[in-house]
Amino acid sequence: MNHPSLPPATCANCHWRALCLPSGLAGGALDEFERAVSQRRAVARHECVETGGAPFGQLHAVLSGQFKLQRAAPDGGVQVLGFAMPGDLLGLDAIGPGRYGSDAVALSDSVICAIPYPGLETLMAQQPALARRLSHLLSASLAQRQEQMLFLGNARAPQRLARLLLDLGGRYGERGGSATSFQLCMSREDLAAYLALTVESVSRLLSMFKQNGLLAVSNRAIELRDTAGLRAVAAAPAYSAN
Amino acid sequence: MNHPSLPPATCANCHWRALCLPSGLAGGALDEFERAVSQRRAVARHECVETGGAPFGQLHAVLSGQFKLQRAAPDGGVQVLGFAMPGDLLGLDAIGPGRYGSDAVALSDSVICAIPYPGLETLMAQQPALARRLSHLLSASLAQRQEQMLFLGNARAPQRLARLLLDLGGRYGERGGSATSFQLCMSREDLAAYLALTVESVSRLLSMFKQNGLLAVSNRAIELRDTAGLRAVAAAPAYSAN
DNA sequence: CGTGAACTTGACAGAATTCAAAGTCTGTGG
DNA sequence: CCACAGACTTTGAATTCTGTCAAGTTCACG
Repeated sequence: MNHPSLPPATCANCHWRALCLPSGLAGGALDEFERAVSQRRAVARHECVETGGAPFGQLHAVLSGQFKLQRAAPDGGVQVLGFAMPGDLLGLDAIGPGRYGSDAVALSDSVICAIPYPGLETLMAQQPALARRLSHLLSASLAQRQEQMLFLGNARAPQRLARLLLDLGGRYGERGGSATSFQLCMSREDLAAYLALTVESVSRLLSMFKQNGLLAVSNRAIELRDTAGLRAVAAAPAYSAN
Repeated sequence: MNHPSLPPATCANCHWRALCLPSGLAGGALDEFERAVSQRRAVARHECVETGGAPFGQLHAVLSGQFKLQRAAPDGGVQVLGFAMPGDLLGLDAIGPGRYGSDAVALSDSVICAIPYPGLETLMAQQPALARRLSHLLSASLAQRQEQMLFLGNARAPQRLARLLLDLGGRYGERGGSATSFQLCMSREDLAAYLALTVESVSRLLSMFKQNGLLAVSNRAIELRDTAGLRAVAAAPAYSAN
């Protein structure tokens, strides 16, 4: 539960600049962005960076670590909307409503960059390029959420899990890790809540995948052994390999 | 299949101004918006206003009529992402990717307002209020899509259908119609594709609702007789009234 | 170590799809 | 105006999938 020490990074030398808001900003504008709106902060595991229902004040960029976005379901359970990794922006869905739509909970000790929104709005009024950038990010998130919605609505359980594993692997790969061998930060319960399945189903499916030689799994360590096979499962209309 | 005649409306006297992009714009700015970016157009039933995969060029505001947003599923079927009614904006998810994410097909003869995006961007650079408005609309759409995703992922079939009917009714009500008695513009197949169910399930559920006195249905005419009961079904963790 | 949480596995029940068939509506052409 | 063909809708029976309940196992932390 220790707070990791803050890195001395600035936007100019941030690994994730290309993914973040000030992408494409010139040197002077970048400095101004950083002075006006960017504040680094360490976050301990299990700590909540944004709270669903709380008034919206700032966006958050993930610099390191991992987060889950969740909220209480009407029936008492918990729904997980997604997982955020370094380079991802949190809170985009709060700008319009004025309140955060979900809790952002750290799955590991992390570092984030807080971006107060009033300052960002002021800056965007002076720098249309920044406003364009935000519009593109918002729109891209919207498109991505639609993908997610369609997939979770239509796919069967094995397809969902296979896709999530491939997605996570791909994101680790993009960030300099291994796309086929990684450590899950989240519990089976979190996986199940994201996939709209039960914990038992997730466990069963992992065992089935393992038995079929698609992957190796030991606790939270995952190794994707047959990504082609997993892609086939993810794309299949049904799954019937026992 | 006739093209309806164009109404002589302008943004200034448009019924849906409050929902649309130029909401809150002052008189002069509103004129400028209208001159620069707004173009009215009639659309016949079954006509496609936006095509998934085609390069993004303009947003579309629905003035009258109704649309479905759909796209081809990998397995050959069709997925319906949502239904658009007067006052709704189409194409918001295309700004970031640069391509439309789905087909927008008219379910009835309709009138739309095309808003070329390059002109809008130019105007937004001069009028930060317009840029803020777009950001809020985008963010609100994102939040709404998340709601939809969670609901479709977690709810059972009867809940989904009940919710859709209440939602459609509510939207008709907001637009001056009856919230409890209306004509569906879409086929059972469209309903099923939206709810991620089969046509048979939709049909069965409608029959069940009818038998339970929750609604009356004759072809595409719907009358919600017991909205409280429907809300109960929509909220219930399970449904067991045979 | 030991205790509690997390995870796995099995048997059963309920839900939704699939397959199959009958019935109804729409609009197109005679 | 009516008849007909094709699309749309409803209903039934059997199958498959996933959740529920229950028990046992492993893991992590004190």
